[in-house]
Amino acid sequence: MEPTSPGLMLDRETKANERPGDHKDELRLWLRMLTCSTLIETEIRNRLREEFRTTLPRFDLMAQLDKSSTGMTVGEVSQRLMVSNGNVTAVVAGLLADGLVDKRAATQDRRVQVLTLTAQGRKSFKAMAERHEGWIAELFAGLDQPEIGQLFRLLGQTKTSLHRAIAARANEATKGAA
Amino acid sequence: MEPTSPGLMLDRETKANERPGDHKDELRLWLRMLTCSTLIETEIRNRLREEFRTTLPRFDLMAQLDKSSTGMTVGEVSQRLMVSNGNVTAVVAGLLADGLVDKRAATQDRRVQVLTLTAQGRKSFKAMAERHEGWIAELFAGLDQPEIGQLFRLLGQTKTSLHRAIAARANEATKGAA
DNA sequence: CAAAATTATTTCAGGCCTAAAATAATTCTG
DNA sequence: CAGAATTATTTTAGGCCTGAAATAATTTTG
Repeated sequence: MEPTSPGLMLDRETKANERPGDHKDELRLWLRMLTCSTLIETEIRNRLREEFRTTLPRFDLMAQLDKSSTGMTVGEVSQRLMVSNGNVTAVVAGLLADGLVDKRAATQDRRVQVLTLTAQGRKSFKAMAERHEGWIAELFAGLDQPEIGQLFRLLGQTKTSLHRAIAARANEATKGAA
Repeated sequence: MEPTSPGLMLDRETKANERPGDHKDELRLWLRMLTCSTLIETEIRNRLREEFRTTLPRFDLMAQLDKSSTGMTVGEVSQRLMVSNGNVTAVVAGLLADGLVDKRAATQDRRVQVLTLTAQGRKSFKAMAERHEGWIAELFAGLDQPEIGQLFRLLGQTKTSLHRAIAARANEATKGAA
């Protein structure tokens, strides 16, 4: 394809420059990642429904509350789960109705609603979490420990890259609006 | 950190056997993967909305149709996108209303609905796809080419592992029902 | 060939999720 | 301290998504 006259040093660079506007590899990577996530998520949803008659959003919300002994506000939960406040309000409504979660206004700042698991909620979550961890292990059983570590590390870099790109874009938008 | 008394050979195995029922690494891996997927998906949703006044499900559906010159059935699309038939029906309804997609019963088998992009749909998709590819490249800009390749390969193994585990489970269920 | 089984799609009820507007409480500021 | 700005949450309107039931067309089978 190319004369290859000077040497090998630029191999990677020339390859990248062959098709300047081409980013098919990134696209294929993203589609594959999405496929993996979707497969896992769908399977976990199915198992939660079949074995525990519950849903993933409810499980995720309870998982957040389980990690905090003192309770969490609606805003904290929505940030952690990367969903809107309104969504947390709605999912919590269901958990309240089932007696799994407790909600009360903070005494000092009555705007804030503090959410905690009830005793029943903690017990229920414990049972689900144990099974859940097993399911995830089953799903990743085809990877050995070094591969898991490597994948974890690469996804860490990906996460950094994403935050960077998203922040850059947000900056652009702010600048434009000013 | 470790006594390292007998030798190095069993290092990995002893480590794995230390806590037999522990699968925290897999769990952490899954949560990190989910974070990455969610970040990308949310960002793409936002950009599609801001720049093209459209949604990700609509974009994804059009992407499938764009790949096929002869059109696709509702069932084929739902399989590819890993969503329910009913969902395809609903999203297609919106695209039909906007004149981006055409739907007609197949002549030989009138149960089957064949979906194709209209000329307007193809044109609209082309513009979005170009931008979309650029966005994905931006988001993954923090990874170099070898890292992208490695991540792609590891996710390939993950995908195989997932299919295997999901099929095994489905088998179990069938056996139980028989 | 007609009834039964299968296949493709749509409809339905209900939960998730969002952005934007509304509400409510607190803090800032003149 | 009162009005203004800020902060936390809820409400609302609307789209996505699912599983299960219903509908419609085709194929199988007795």
